[in-house]
Amino acid sequence: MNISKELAKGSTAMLVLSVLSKENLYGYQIIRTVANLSDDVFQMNEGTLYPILHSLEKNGMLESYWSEASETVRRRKYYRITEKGLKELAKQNKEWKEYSTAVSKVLGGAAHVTA
Amino acid sequence: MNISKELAKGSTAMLVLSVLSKENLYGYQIIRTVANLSDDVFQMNEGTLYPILHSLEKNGMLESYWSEASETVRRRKYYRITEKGLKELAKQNKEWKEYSTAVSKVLGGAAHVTA
DNA sequence: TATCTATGCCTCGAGTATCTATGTATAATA
DNA sequence: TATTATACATAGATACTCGAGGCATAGATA
Repeated sequence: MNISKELAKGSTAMLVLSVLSKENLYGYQIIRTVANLSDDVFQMNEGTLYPILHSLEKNGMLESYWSEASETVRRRKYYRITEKGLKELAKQNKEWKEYSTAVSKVLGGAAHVTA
Repeated sequence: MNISKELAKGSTAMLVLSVLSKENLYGYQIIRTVANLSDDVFQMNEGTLYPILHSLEKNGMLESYWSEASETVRRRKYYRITEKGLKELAKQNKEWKEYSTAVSKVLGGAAHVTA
């Protein structure tokens, strides 16, 4: 991460599940995808991502499979979201909405919406 | 806290600074004010708040003073935000906007705005 | 040729934030 | 009398992320 570090805690797994809900990706690619989508606001460290991926797989949210290496492309470990993972994503998405709405209210109206 | 716990990490100090930027409050009152403003989404524990208040005071963001006890009201420790605290609040406010905007983008558009 | 950068997987110790539990004390309520 | 609300505070446990490091290969650069 980069921005304010502590702010991002707790949302990283949701971001990972979110990008995997659109397509199967491998670890390194997840980092770049999240960075691109967020205009480089989120720059995840590998030391952050890999433990999260392992944890999500262990808990049945993700499944992984290795791609075959070719002459130009080495082996990559792809992740696929499961039904359980999709449900978890929906739940976290809902919590995120509640949370961000609540923060806006405390900050005084639609503070983070304007400007 | 209550909601998703981990999501709230990093934003608590900002919420405290925010309510104190409007009026001076004592600890117990801060908990109730934040709960009210957020429609009970944020239910801070005392064990969370007091260390944050001490830390913010130590870092010059807040100043404190004791109210005199009367027959009906006991002593309360009030907190007042400093100039430095106001600047810090503005900074964190900006970071919050960047962060929440980035999350929305990764989640796929204005996910947390709609519905 | 040697070194650096990018890719791609991984682990571990440290730091930080919050939680739960606990402690102290008083006043009001059931 | 016992519980709840008020009001301050600390301490140990837990959870998430970071920074640093390790391993390996390919391509670019010096």
